Amino acid sequence: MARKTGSHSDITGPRIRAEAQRLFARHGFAAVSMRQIAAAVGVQAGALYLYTADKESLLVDLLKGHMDDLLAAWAAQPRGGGALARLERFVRFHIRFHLDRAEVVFLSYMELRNLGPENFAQIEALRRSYENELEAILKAGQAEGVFALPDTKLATLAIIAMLTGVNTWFREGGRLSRDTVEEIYWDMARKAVAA
Amino acid sequence: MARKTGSHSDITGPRIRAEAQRLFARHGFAAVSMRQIAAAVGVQAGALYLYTADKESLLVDLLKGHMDDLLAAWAAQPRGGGALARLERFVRFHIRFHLDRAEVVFLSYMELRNLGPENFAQIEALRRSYENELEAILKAGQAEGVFALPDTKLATLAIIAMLTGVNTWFREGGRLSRDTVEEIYWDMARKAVAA
DNA sequence: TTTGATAATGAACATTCGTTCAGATAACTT
DNA sequence: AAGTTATCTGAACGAATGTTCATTATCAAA
Repeated sequence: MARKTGSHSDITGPRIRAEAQRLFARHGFAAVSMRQIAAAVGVQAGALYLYTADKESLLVDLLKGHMDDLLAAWAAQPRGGGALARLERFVRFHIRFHLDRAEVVFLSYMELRNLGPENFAQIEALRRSYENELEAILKAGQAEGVFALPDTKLATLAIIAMLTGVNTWFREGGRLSRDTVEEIYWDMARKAVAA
Repeated sequence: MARKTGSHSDITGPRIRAEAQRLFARHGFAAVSMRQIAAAVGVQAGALYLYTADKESLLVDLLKGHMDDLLAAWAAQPRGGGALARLERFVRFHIRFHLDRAEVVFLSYMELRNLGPENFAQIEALRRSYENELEAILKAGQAEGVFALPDTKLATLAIIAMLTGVNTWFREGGRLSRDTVEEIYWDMARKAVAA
């Protein structure tokens, strides 16, 4: 046997990335073998190398793709209004976007250390530019007098950590709906930065 | 060669745990081999099995030991006062304790999935009992009327996520001292739960 | 229908992995 | 000083690792 009936790179490529994401998130990058990914896709290990240079590239593609999606989705959000309205948009957007992508979010926080220095720096820069979006809002609110913060950078990191923390406990169909969670976290975030 | 001069299980045992903690935190549990740990200690791989049943036990010991330390240290803190004073103690304690143990904290958040189900459940129970300490404070404050929270469980998780987030960016000798960080986070936490 | 590009196999590669164990040496006990 | 116990070595085990490659089957174009 060689090429399979109905096989197509437009299909196999995305499936490899999807299965890799799932397995990396579940067991960790180092704990997952190329053969496991191949088996999940329904293919032999050698075939993976038609789609990725090596194992690390597979991870880098997932992480970089995620950060690009995040920044693009945020850029597509409405932009006007005062600092308070913009902060509310950010909080709700962050929770929604991250809950929708629990697997790759998990990866982004856990597997950065498996990257080479150059890849690491690249992802880190993307993350910093996302953080800067929130910090700009906090600075604006500070200037408007609606926020009172001793340190906007720290507040940025504190809020993002708090919001991303939702991913560690939220379960679909649990006690609380996404909307309720959004509401409660927005309430806390608003008060935490309030003047 | 066999037994080394000056060798003692009181020395080698702790050193193995220390090096394992360092390496696991730096590269991830699955990415570190028993031979790497042994080399860091200055011993052959086989010698590790005088001190641990297998690789997973090494991880479990670190994680369980950390949670025990955490709960014991919190239990040793002063206990009286109103909810606000108790919350302040919790916030400052949490930041200090976690900053002092960055490596094992990192491990505790990253490597739970490398545990078997029974070990996982055990660690998870310890963590939940730590969370309950904070939730009790929030409930008391709610009853006193000094806190206003739609959901004390969510607020518990949100605050812990925010506080533990310090570990992801704090660097000794950086722009801010530990005391300043403690101060700023206490300010935000206080406001976030305020009535 | 023939032909060339595409997609996959499956075997092989040198390493490395966690773990075991008989044998050797140092430290402690008497 | 002799005997016992504690500590470690070094080699070995089979299994699994990431990656390469000659070969083959299918698809798309002529």
